[in-house]
Amino acid sequence: MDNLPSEFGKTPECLYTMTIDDLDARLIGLLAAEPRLGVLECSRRLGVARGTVQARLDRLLARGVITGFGPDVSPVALGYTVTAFVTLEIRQEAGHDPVSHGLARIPEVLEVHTITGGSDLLCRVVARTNADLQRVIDQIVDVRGVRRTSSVIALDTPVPYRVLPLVEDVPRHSGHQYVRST
Amino acid sequence: MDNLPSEFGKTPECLYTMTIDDLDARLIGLLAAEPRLGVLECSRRLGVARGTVQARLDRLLARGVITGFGPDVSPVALGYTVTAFVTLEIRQEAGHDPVSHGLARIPEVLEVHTITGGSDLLCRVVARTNADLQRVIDQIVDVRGVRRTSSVIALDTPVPYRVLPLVEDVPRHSGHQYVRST
DNA sequence: AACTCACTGGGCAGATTGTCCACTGATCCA
DNA sequence: TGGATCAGTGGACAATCTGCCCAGTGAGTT
Repeated sequence: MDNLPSEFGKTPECLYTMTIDDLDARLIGLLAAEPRLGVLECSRRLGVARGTVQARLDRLLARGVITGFGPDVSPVALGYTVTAFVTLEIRQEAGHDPVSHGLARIPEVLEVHTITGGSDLLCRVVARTNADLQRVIDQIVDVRGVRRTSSVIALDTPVPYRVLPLVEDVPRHSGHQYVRST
Repeated sequence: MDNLPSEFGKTPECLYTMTIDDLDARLIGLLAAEPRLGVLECSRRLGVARGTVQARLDRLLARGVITGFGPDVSPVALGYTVTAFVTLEIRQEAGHDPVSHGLARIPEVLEVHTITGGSDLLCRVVARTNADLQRVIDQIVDVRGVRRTSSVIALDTPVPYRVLPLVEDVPRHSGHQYVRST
């Protein structure tokens, strides 16, 4: 509906290699919906030749658009029902790296970002209970270089992590449409 | 090495169904490392019978420990190189739900949580450029019920999202060890 | 002692994979 | 305009894997 965002195309990365076909998007969507689907079955559902699907998949993997088909593990199902976002302030002298490494050694730390703004690091952590969260946070504070932390607990997740809408959006913006030739 | 955390076992959920075997953990790890691996190959690598792997997988899927094998898509590879965390304050009268629904309609919003603390919602968004991020944030602000937003940009991601350390940690804590019988 | 559960090792038909091939259109360029 | 290149088609092949069945064994429970 809306015209292309004016910034579109200003970054070289998104012009050349980083673009996706409508067929690519449909393929990804299909695989997302029914993950352990074979190449042959995909080709049938998409109405294209098997070789095409195979080639597309190879290309998507080679370009890094699809990074893998890892099993998606639910921390909740493992008993880690509490999710929190912890922002850290660190002692700048030490630098980010040693702190990140320290955090990486804590299994409950699922993700770490360096960020702009008042804090230095943002990490997502899980725990079995609120009390258990305290234990995890204590471990975080114990990491050398961490000065102080501040946590917010995620009460609910109305929109769980997803990429599909994005995938389906790209071909639209790029004007790429796959047309079956025969 | 360390004794069980004192809180462990206080939550009923983590006692009964929510536990994982050492074999389960190795299976998940194996699949994570080489995702499109067949059941047969897994059984070979793990040194167990094919039926066992098949049964374990079915069980992990049925219990929701493994939620799927979706293709992992990299937003960066699609040109969305900017990641930001946006916290929202909403007009409480409206409630969270309508806002979440509004946010869900924006493809660049990858994830939404309701949170404790000064703000009401936390969401992860991506954009093609910093300027493009402004466009996305504008869309967020336009969602009915959103009062104000505050964003931090993720400069780097020293620890990308991962669950494996957690998976490998569970059997240790539960004292479950898989021992091959024959 | 009987039972249940999980795992083993084997066998089977049918489907899928990886990998070839020749052929067709579309696009690009000298 | 002719030639080259690229992506896709449709078909073929042997090798492999899948889903499903079975009987037997060991461990833990009741």
